[in-house]
Amino acid sequence: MPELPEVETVRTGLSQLLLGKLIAKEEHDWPKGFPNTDFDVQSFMIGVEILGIRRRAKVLIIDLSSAYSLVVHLKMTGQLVFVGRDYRFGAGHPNDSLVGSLPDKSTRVTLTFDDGSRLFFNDQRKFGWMRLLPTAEVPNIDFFKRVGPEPLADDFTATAFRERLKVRQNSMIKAVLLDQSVIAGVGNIYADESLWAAKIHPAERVKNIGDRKMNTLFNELRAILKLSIDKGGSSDKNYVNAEGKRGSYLSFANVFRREGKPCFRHPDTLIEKSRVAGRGTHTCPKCQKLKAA
DNA sequence: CACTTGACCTGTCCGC
DNA sequence: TGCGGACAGGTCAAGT
Repeated sequence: MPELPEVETVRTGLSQLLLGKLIAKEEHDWPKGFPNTDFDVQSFMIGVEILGIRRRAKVLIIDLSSAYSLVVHLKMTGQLVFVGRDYRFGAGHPNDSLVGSLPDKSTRVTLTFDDGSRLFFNDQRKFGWMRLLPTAEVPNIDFFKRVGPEPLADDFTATAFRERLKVRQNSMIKAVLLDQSVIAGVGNIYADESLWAAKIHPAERVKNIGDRKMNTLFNELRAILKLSIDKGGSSDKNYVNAEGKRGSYLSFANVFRREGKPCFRHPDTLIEKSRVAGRGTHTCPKCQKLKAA
């Protein structure tokens, strides 16, 4: 699911909706997931204020006034959906969205705030996680210790991008883009989209890609991530923003989920779907050619 | 070391 | 209509 643009969209939404609210009640139905601690979770969550929402890679960090943070990974099907105090139980979600009546059978955690508004953490496939951690320890979780730089950071340059990818000379470029320890936040959608934009075959080995093409890939990846954030991300199946609304990036996508449709560069050539690095992969066979071995 | 596979889960879609 | 299998935006561990 959610890749960098989707998680960033949720972060923006939650920042506008949750700041300053006090948590009045916490409910969960997730024996093997949350809470992750054996101490009294309530004392670090109830009556505390939401201070801020951060994002690192595809992970959201909700900072609380108790000096603890709720750390959330949505994985494939996670959602964080906010509803106001006048939301009626069972009324159905008011927006044109993928969310029905809340809570639903995928709801794992519900936070109720002092003004009666609520935040639902839903996750159909239960791959996602939510953890309550001391804010100071958040950077020390395994995922953050390993994760690579943010591709949209101001100080992340094309040179730095090339240097990081070059460490994996013999790997397929798509596998490297998807590796969170190389670059943070890229998933299947934006890997396919950026490789099409740079005219690189996803199975191309990194060592076969010259500096110029690498620079193009860097620029295209950043432009695509920014465009998607601007469009509120991609809603394929489950993704919705903090208000339960879909994102519209997929209507701008060039290859993702466009198998069998004409390539926008070559109207006589159809987008193909294959499997690269274990993932469904979309390419134009005419503009993304593999170099002969 | 690099890559593949399986696991974690549930739901949907497609072919028979 | 039912059933089996493949597949789905992400990581992680184990196997080759």
